[in-house]
Formats: sequence, structure tokens, C-alpha cells
Amino acid sequence: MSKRGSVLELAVLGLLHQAPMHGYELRKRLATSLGAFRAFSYGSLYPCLKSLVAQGLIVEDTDSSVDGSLGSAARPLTAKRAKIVYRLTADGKEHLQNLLSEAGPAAWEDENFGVHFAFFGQTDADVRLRILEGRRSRLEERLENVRSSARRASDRLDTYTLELQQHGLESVEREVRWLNELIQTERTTASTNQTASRRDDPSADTQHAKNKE
Amino acid sequence: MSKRGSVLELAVLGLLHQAPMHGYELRKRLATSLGAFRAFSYGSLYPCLKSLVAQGLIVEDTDSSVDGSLGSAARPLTAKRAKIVYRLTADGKEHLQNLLSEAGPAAWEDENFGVHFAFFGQTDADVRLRILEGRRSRLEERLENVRSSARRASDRLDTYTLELQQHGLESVEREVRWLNELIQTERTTASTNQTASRRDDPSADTQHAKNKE
DNA sequence: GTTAGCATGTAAGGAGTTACATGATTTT
DNA sequence: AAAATCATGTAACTCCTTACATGCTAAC
Repeated sequence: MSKRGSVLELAVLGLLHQAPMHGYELRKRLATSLGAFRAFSYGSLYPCLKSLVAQGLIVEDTDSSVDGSLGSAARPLTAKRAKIVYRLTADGKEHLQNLLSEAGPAAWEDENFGVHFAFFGQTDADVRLRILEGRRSRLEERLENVRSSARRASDRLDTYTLELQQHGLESVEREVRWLNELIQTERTTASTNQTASRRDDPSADTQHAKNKE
Repeated sequence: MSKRGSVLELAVLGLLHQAPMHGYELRKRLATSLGAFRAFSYGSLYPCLKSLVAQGLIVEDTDSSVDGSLGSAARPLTAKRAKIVYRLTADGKEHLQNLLSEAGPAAWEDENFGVHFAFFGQTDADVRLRILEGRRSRLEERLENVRSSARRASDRLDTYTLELQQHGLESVEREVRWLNELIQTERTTASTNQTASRRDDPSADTQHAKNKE
């Protein structure tokens, strides 16, 4: 169990950690505040929230305060099709921390990297660095593959295919440069102010045992 | 029927149009020659090939010529676990042309744009231009959304989230510049040498009636 | 003669979308 | 009082992946 690890779950937990909110708003934030331009549909969001509740990672605060306007004493304090505000539980916070201290390949693959990065504010400095470096070497590996296969087949590919390949290559190169800058910054700021989360802090290691890296 | 329109099917048809080949090689080309870095698994490729056969768009050339080395007369010309070479049928070619002359939104969304672009060599000049322009305005629209939501929430987003958003923004801006150049080139080369596929060619319009744009 | 790469497939399942269905609240 | 937007949900489906299962062929 616990291998419930879609992007969505992490994103939801991360956002709810910043502030409790209801599904509708959650969805809007997913669309923007995540650098990714992925927009999730309600068809995936709400079932995900249900599942998180079932796992005990979040709870629903059924908003009975805004019952408001016509609240006489006789009214059974339900009905009304509740507005549900979701909030992290203690377990949820812990689980989020575990997910965010995952510094293996899973954290730097395309689908996940963006989300992990988006919550770097809640991530240990050493984990941040490892993820950035992992991502970078993943991309460099990819560049190597494409370049070598380009050497083999280079010609005999029509203009458009080449153009596309070239553009893809440059995009990846650009991301590598971006990562280089970030890594640089992480390293320098880490040495100046941050001994934050030294390696002798045991809590950061709790889930490392079960990893399949 | 015929709404069978996954990325994979188009990619397979496009590649088979360039040359007949078997599944294994098809997969390698998908990984590289498509600018996208998506690699499809056999688990999706082979079922897709089956489905294309069932639709009559491709046929299997069970390779009995390379029976070769020990071919005495007595041998029943099967067994051997065939190497299957796939090849487009006439229907397949027609269907491919229809897919490639699709100049609506479906052709310029993220998932499809790359594949359509990869086969621009087999696409009419006017369709190419429309897809490029469609893609560009799609991206500009997206930029507008992100920028305006950034104006609203700008602050109060932590450093990393902003960094991510910024990087995403710049990636998209970069793609827009790329598209601008391509559109420029298309326009100039179209006016010089190409009257290729003038608007009075009826065959380019065959599937336009059923579009839901 | 055994490893590495070529070659073909299937079953189960994960992650997300679309289309639908409903209702409350705010704006015009 | 109509329209827009806020808000919550479900069922069916799509596309693709993982893990498995099999066997041929070339190189070392």
C-alpha cells in the first residue's frame, strides 16, 4: 500500500499545506501556480480528494458557518449542499514531507519534476540539490541519445523532421542551462546561511529504506 | 466510426508511408525521428498495429522470403515465428492524407502538434501555414492567461513557484519566436516557387464537412 | 555456449478526460 | 428573472504503461 503516487495527489497535498481550500479553488491554483500548464479536470480532482480523505491524509471541513442567512433554530444543520473545505491532517503533513524528501528518479522525471520543484519551498536544501542534479543528468543523457542517433541517421531525414529535432534539442539544452544556474545558486546560498537540515537529522531519512532506486 | 485518432496511429501511418517496416524498427523511429522525446512501448504499439490492420489501413507482409538458409521443398512455408513487415494500403494512404489535411485545433494542441509537424513534408503548404498559425495563437492565448493571473497573484507566491512560472513562460515565448520564423519562411517560399496545392484543388477539402471546429 | 540485441505479443491496471447531472450564488 | 460563475460530483471511456511471456539471431 501507500504507492498512491500520482502527480495530482502530491500537488493537492502541497497546495493544501499552503492553505485549506475547497475543490474548485484547488483546481484553479493547479492550473496556474504550478509552472506546468496542465489543467486537471474535476473528473480527476474530486475522486482524488475522496481517496485522500479515505487515506486519512486530509479531512473535509463541511462549512456549517456560512449556513448563514436563514438559520433559524428548527433547521437541521445539514442539507444545503455543503461547500467543502479540505485541510491536511497530521498524517497528511507527514506524508507530504515524505513525498517531498523523495530524492530518487521518480522526483525528476518529466511528469513529476515540475510539481516537486513547485514545492521546493517546503523541501530540504540537500534534497533540492539532488533533484536538480538528477534532473540535469537525466536531460544530458537524453541529449546524448538524440545526438548520437542524429549522427547515425542525420541526412535522409527531411527538413521538417530535422527542424523539429533541432528545436527539441535546443529546448532541452536551455533547460540544462537553467538547471545549472539554479544549482549554482543553491550551492552558494547553502554554504552561506544554510546548515538547515544537516545530514544528521534523522527525520529526513525515514522513508529511504523502502525506495527502489 | 473512424474517429480512431490517437497520436500513435498518425505517427505509425506517417512513418509507414515513408517506408514499410516491422514493429520493432517502427518503435525506434518513433523515439527519435519524432522531435518529441516520447517513446511508445510495445504494449501500445502492437495493439495499435493490429487495430490498423483490422481497419484495413495497413497490411502485414509476412516475410517468407527470408525463410532462406534451410529452405528445402518439403517445408510448409509457415512456422518460424514470422517477421512482420507492415505496409500502407491504398485506404491507408488516403486516410493518412485526410489526417494530415486536418487544419483544426486538434492539429495544434500539445499532444498532436509535434506529430503533425513531423509529417509536414507530406502536408499541403496552406495546411502547414494554418497549423503553424493556429499553434501560435494557441500559445499566445496561454501566455495571456498566465500573465494576467500572474498580475493578480504575483506576490505571495514563493520564489520557486515564481521561478518555475517564469521558466515556463520563457519556454512558450521561445516557441512563439520559433513559430514566427517558420511562418515567415513558409510565406516567402510559398510565394516564390509554390503554387503547390492551390485552393481550387478539391481533394484537400474532402473531410472538412464533418469538422467540429 | 552464453550474453546481447532483435522481434512479437498479452493481461492488468494506472492516470486522466469527457460528458453528464445537479444545484447555489452573484451579477446584470 | 436570466445569465454567468461558483461548486460538487459520477460513469464510461481512452490512451498508454508495466510486467510478463516467448523465441530467434548475431557476436564474443
